[in-house]
Amino acid sequence: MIKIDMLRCFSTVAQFGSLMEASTRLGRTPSALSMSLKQLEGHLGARLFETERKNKLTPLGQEVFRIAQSQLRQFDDTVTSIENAANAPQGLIKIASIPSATGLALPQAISTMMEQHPHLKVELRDMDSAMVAEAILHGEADIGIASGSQSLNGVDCVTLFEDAFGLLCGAEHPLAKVTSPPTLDDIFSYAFMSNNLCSQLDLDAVRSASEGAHIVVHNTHSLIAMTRTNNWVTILPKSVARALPDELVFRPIDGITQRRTVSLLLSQRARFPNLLETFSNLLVQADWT
Amino acid sequence: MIKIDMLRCFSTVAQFGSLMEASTRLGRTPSALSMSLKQLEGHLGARLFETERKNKLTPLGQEVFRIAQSQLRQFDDTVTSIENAANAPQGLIKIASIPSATGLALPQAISTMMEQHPHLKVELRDMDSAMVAEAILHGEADIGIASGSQSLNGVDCVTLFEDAFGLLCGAEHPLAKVTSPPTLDDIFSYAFMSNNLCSQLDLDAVRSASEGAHIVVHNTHSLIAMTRTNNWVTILPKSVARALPDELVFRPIDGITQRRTVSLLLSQRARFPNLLETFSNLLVQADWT
DNA sequence: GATCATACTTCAATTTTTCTGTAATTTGAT
DNA sequence: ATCAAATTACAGAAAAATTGAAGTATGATC
Repeated sequence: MIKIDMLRCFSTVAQFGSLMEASTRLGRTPSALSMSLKQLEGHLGARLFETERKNKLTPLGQEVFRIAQSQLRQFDDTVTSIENAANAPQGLIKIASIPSATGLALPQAISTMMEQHPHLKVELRDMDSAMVAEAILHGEADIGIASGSQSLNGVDCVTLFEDAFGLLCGAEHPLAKVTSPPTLDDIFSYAFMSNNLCSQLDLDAVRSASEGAHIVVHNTHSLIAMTRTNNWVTILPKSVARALPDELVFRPIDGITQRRTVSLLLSQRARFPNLLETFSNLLVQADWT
Repeated sequence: MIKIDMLRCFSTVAQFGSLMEASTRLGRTPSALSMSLKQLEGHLGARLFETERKNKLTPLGQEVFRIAQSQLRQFDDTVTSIENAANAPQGLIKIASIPSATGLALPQAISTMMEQHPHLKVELRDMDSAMVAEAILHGEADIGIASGSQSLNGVDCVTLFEDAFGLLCGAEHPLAKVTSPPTLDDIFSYAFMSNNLCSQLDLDAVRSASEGAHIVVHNTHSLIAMTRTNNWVTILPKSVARALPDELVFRPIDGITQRRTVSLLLSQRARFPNLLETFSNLLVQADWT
């Protein structure tokens, strides 16, 4: 029978490439770990490590390592969630939000909320819009912030704010120096990085440029690092491009009127409906610009 | 320390509302379960059941039940995946696919593949397009079928087929009886059901009708059941509407030229690249219409 | 509201599993 | 080839889970 502890043991040993290192990390003796590993390999009927020194994984070992890592993260999350739920008899709000909103009015709203309700516990998770919707449907979150306006069963949806798309480029990039706002054609004549957010723009020109892009960057920090080199440019919603370092410039784009709407999703089956209502009012009234 | 077994115990007892029933189901004695529950409640510092008879959960209990259920499903999945990986030293292909492709050439291709490679193991999962992409990126799948053409790091993408959108309605519905193909306006003058797939149509008219729709149906079987009443109609890609019962009709829509492209996604870091290539050739050459 | 059958809890003994510490063996690097 | 470090084996110890029997609460029925 495979147990969480076996996976944790394997995972740690795989990570450090040594029983000893892993054993101090886990607070067990090397022999205990060795036996756990032996048991796991026995159960699977295959080796997980190439050599007896545990510093090289077999292909199967790599596969199991990947699976185990993700299971462990997930399990630890579960435990935290359960413990949060238990330690919050006075109120708990589970928030799921897209990363860009986490950088806006959300922290202020949470802080105000916690002042007013000293016993309130808050659980906050970043994810993309589709996962926010899923999380609320599955009861993993009570309230969510996502882009687009979704109509889901048992979920209320209000628009929070709208967001214009624009160009992100380095301050030394040619597009930063043109006086009038650049057009899409101007932009696509330079090396263009695609990202998850610009695919929300329903324009064929953007879609084909995204597909033709040689680089797709999935996370904002990388995007900023890449842009800083002045070699690439990208298109983003404005709220994502806040608090930029000096070497970066965000500019409107000539001919783009489409905006991204960001909405508040409210579960109708939350455990603390009153708190949720207070909180949602705070969010709706907050300054999101 | 919370363990999987504790969650399984709690979950089963919560499900059956009785220690005895759960105990036979799990093959343990009632007292063992009782002690496990006591330990869990002790760890959380709160009650999970309203009374000592285990047939009523506290609000916290309900929350923990939901979390535990999903964790258990996830954990069992993990175990299966690991065991699959270990039991397939000769070859394993992990497929992630949108449900509509599962009903098309995929079964045939898998069957051909397994004839040619008697030791081959296959893992097949249904999910929506976004999750297919995620699964491949995370190494949970080697090959995927998804709508749209995504460009992802370390993933090859080829178009498999294209799919026209059309109207799905009951055979007795007025729209089934008009001679010429109905327009969008015709359709939206009747009660319209929204679904996840029609949101892939980039048309404002469809978007606003979806948002205004009083019903959103997330799964094809329900969609068919609803349509059969002749009270509602919906818009779908053609391949989803195959093998319809007689009482249903699928019709082209006047003025809709946009098609849904369905693509094959291939991980470049699969464990058995040769098998994957053979399989992907099969899929590309298959008859998808 | 008293009674009864059923279901849950507790307790101590037992079994199973897991962990430790030392000694012996293996391994990879020099 | 040799050595130092790391891993395994083994047996005893500790911890945890399980059991069965006895006690106690519950709610259904009259």
